[in-house]
Amino acid sequence: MAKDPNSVDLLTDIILGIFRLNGQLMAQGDLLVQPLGLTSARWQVLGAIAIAGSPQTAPQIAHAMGVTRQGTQKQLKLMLSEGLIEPRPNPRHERSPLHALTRKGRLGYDAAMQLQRQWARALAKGLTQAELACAQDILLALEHRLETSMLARGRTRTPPPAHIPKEPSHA
Amino acid sequence: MAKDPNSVDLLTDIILGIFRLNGQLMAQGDLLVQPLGLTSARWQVLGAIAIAGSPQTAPQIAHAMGVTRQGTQKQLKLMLSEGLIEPRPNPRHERSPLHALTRKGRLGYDAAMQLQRQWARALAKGLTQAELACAQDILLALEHRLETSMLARGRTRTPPPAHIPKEPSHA
DNA sequence: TCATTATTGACAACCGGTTGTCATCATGTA
DNA sequence: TACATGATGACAACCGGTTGTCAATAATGA
Repeated sequence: MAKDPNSVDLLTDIILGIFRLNGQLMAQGDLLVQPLGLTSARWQVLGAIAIAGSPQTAPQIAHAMGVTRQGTQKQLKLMLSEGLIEPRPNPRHERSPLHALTRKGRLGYDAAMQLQRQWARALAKGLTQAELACAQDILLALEHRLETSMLARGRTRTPPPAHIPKEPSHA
Repeated sequence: MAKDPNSVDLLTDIILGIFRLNGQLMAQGDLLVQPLGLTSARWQVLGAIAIAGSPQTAPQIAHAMGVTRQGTQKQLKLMLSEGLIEPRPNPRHERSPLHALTRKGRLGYDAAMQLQRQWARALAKGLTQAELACAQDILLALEHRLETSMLARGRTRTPPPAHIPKEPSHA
């Protein structure tokens, strides 16, 4: 056997690198949108609604974010009290409102994306597309293997809300 | 201007991929060591001590893990009560003991590393060293740029404990 | 139609991390 | 030597996420 033994150590290093990078990226993300009165978590919720293109239920947002329904509900409750989103009556479920962006939420999200773009531009400077593409290939490969792998059996964050998606679901 | 505009989008995708991967890896890590009565966090603490090669103070472990002193202290307290580590008197600081692995802690860590190795072996199967090396290059480059970049100004998790490192600090 | 099952929101508890405060130990210096 | 300053541990509060439970609403099927 002995499929190049070094790959394993390399992969381990990559995984540790991903952990460190995740921490740094989260921290910088929070710093980035802090002047806007946002956090990474709230920014992500705004993004889920904005990208969907129409008001969304909590489970829909949770699924889009890849987190649990309850985690999203916590954020939604806070964001409601901050005026970033507002509930709209849901004709399909009277206890589960559709959450829409308020003007404040929309403006915040747009501003955040603006900042993110220029931040990413600076970060990408000097890296070639080929290099980036190569890295992304590996990341996607890892992601795919992790999903379809022994350990992950049956674990999904929040399953897709089945009936609901009659939505265009693009920007 | 216009340094290949696509790099930015690529990089954004990579960042989102890192977020997703981080989540999946943490989850699988927890599952992996769960049969050993460990969690990812505790495993990481054990690793910090094991790799250092000698008992360490809380701030030293925190620095090695890239987290705050207090976060580490929480884990240490729990791990102490679980018999994974034990405090040893510190000749250089009577209120800040050196934390050593107990037999249980050492065995747990070794078993975890064993599992991790075979898990990583399966995950790496079929990926070439060249591909992995390329991915790692990019990750390291990103990490470096993030550290030495405008946003991160002055933010370190826990600074290196200055005086203390007379340690070999290798396995 | 009616009974059963699946979604959903609210709530509480927990985990692992952060920040902040405070008292104590260590260090350096006037 | 004495004092200011820094490092450290304990503690509490918070953040963002998880799990689990419960009641109420939808969806499904006999």
